[in-house]
Formats: sequence, C-alpha cells, structure tokens
Amino acid sequence: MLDPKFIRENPDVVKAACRKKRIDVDVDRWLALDSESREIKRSVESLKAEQNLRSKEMPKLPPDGKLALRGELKILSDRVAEGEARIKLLDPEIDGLMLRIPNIPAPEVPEGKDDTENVEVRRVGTPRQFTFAPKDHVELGTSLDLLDTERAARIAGSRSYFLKNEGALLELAVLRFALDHMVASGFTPMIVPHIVSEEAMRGTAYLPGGEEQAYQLTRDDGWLIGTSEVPVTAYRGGEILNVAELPIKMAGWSSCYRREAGTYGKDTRGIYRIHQFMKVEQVILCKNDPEESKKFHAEIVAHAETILQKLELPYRIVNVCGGDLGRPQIQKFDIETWMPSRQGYGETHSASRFHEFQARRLNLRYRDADGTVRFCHTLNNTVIASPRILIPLLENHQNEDGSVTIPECLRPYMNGRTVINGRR
RNA sequence: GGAGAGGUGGCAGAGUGGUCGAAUGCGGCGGUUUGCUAAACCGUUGUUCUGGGGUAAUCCCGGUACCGGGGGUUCGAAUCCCCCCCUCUCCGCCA
Repeated sequence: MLDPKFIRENPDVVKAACRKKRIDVDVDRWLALDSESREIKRSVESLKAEQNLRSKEMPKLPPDGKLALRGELKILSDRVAEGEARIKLLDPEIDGLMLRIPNIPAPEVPEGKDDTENVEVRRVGTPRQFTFAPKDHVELGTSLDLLDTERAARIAGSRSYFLKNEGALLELAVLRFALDHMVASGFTPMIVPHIVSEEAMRGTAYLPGGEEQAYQLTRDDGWLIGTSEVPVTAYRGGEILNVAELPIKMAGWSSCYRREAGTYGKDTRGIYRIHQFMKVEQVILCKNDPEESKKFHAEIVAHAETILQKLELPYRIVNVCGGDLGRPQIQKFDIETWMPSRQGYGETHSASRFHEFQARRLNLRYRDADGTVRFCHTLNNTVIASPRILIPLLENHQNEDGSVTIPECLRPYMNGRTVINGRR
C-alpha cells in the first residue's frame, strides 16, 4: 500500500507505475472517491465535536432541560449518522482500489512487458560441457531411485512427487546447509505456521490478486502459505518496534503450497513446477531508508549467490522488468540457475525490495531515534527452494556412469557421502 | 466437540451509561539527590485521522477516533444487547 498522501500529490507518478507494471487500476476513480470521503469525514468530525461539547451539559441540566437538549442533539446525531452512512458506502470501494494500486518501481527497473524482457545483470560460473549425453533430473532421479513422480500422480495428482533415499536426504541436506549459512550470517531461524489468516495474506500483498495461486481453506478460515515470507514478514505486524531492534533478519523454513493454476502444459516434466515444496526464505525488516533497503537487497542477493557458489552451480542474475514485476515490489532480482535439461537458466531465487508497501499493510512500524513513528522497509529473497534446486544439483553434478557427485558443502549433511550411485 | 472463565494503555490491574484516553502499581523516559550505582523524591509517558501555526528537523495548539473485531440500543457506550474471533481451565478425542 502506498501513502495516500503520496497518491494525492503524485497521481501521475502512480499512473506511470501502473503502466510500467502493466497493472490496470482506476487511479482517478480512487482520487475522486477519496476526496469525497475526506470531505464528508471532515464535516462529520466537526458535527461530532459539537455533539460532544453540548452533551457535556446534559448531566447538569434539570429534567425539562434535558428533554429539550435531547431534541437538539437528536438532530445533530441524525446528521452524523447520515454522513457516516455515506462514508460506509464509499470506503469499501476506496480501500478495494487502494489494495490494487501498485508500488512505484525503481527507475533502474527496465521497461518491458514480460519475463522475456528481463535484463541480465551478470553471469557467474560456466555451464558445464558434457563429454557424454547427460541425463535430465527425472532420468537420474528414477535410475538412482531418488524420485518418483509417476506413483505420486496416482496418489496426489499432477505436479506431485515422492523423494526417496538420497533424494530425500539430499533435500534435507541442502535446506539445512542453506539455513545454517543464514544463521551464521545473523538471521534468526524460524519455523512458521503454514496456514495463515487472510490478514497476513493481504498484509504481504498476496491478496487481493493472488487468489488463483493460493490454496484457501474451505471448512475453516485460512490460506496455505505459498512462502514463509507471509508469516515471517507478518510476524511483528501491528507492532511499533524499537529502532535499536532493526534490522531484523529472519530465515523462515516451511513447506510452500501453490495451485499453479493456468500453467497447464507448462513445465510438466519432473519437479520444476509442483504444488508443494520446501523453502528457506530470508526476510529483512529495516529502517525507512531507501539506501539502507538497497544495501540489504544487495546483501540478500549475496547470500543466495554464496550458497549457489558453494553448491558449485552456474547462475545468472536478471533485473526483472516492469511488466514481470509484481504489484508490491520496488525492484526484483531473479536468480536463475543453470539447468542442463532446459539448456538454459531456470529461476531458483527471487529477491525483492518493497520499501514500506508491505509494512503499511501490516501496520509494521518502529520508533525512530527522534521519536517519530515510521513504517519499516521489508525485503526478502529465497535462500534455497527444494526440490527445484535438486534439478541443477543432480544434472550439473552427474557423472558418465550415471552417478551424481555430492558437492563438498553438502557432504557433512549427507553423512560424509561423496557420491550418489544407487548402491546402499 | 462439550462445559465454564476471560479479553482494558509496554505489562499488571480498576472502572457497569455522561465530568473516562481511561484510577492505581510496575516498567520506560527526563530531572533532583549521590563520589558512582542503587534507593528515595518530583515530573512525564500511546496511536489514528483531521484543522491551524512553526522548523533544517524533532515540535506546538485545537478537534476526531481507538478499551479483541463487527453490528445494534441511546442525545450519549469501555460500560447495555446481538454476532464473530481469540485466550485460559476442565471433560472428550487425538499426533
């Protein structure tokens, strides 16, 4: 959510943001309704002031005086009710529009309609030249008995999987390795609720708009999280933090659930696009300072890069263009890891900065050194998401004999094993 | 799932229709005292929106709303009524 004052004072900037992000919201409608509602609120407020003032006389009056005053106050009260009825009519539409008005993208966000126009920032590592015909992760996973998607489809439907044997262990290893890196970097590890309230979903800006992507509970209230960003960012919502607590750095661990509606026929092979996965997510709450936000954005990108480098995986970073940027982000860098079976880079990480967009919705504030209450800035990035990361891990590290070498950083988490070869 | 109790400021805890943004205590902040610390004493102590004034900024004056959330009764609601949510205790079921 943007500062309403900002929208009133900079409608053209807001409209330009809508255009750059390819988001259709009637900003003028919001401006008109907002101005009408505010005018009514001002008049209701002054009526209430009068009402309160005159009501103070009431207890002191004799019975007949009370009766007369009641008559007068009733008129005031009716006018207040009238105004409030108008407001009650206007405000839901104002709020509804407000939730759809996007955050302003940074100037350095490239112009573009969709992910094909994202701009590569840099590449790190060189995709391996195979001297044999490499298998894809499904072939590797099946032949080494790490993965079963066929039976999963029978048990759980499409976009499901079983991880088995070293596949299961490898997932836990890579997650734990990633989490340990974050803890060593000063992040608080968090195991979080997977079912959250609608408020938490709205607060992190997944709603409205993300209804199609998220699983909603029907018997009870609640939504399954698509990322631990939701509970972790919302964790301190509604609070006024002490500035000394900032920055707050947290690493959320959770399963993630995504409906993947509208993706039929896309990425159907293997475990690239699935309904449920595990993720460690890094979240930072910091001061309301664009420079600081930007610094932490670089930091969370760097954490992800370090992990990919230790996993010995080539990757590239792209600056996500306006049309591919979500409503709440100021800027987003996607990290894409080399996946031999795709003969290309596939998204494995997504690092966003939001400024106060989420914090406003979550009412997440802090008291600055000068006593002023301000909204925090929020940021987040993937640390590792599995099993998607198993795709490059298995494919890049495969050997001609069909085995897979375990990168050194994961061996301590795999009981010292160096290779997955199906023998156990 | 059944029965009961309760949700008030950072915390504890009064307040059952008007003078209540709310007693009191603790905590926090400022000060006095002190060689320092503690104690004691004095003062202060939230947020929202809004009108006006002022600054580099903190700010000042007025109004409004906020006592779990929503609705209602009333001239007027923390206080009365209805619905919902949450917490606690006991019972049942159960990983």
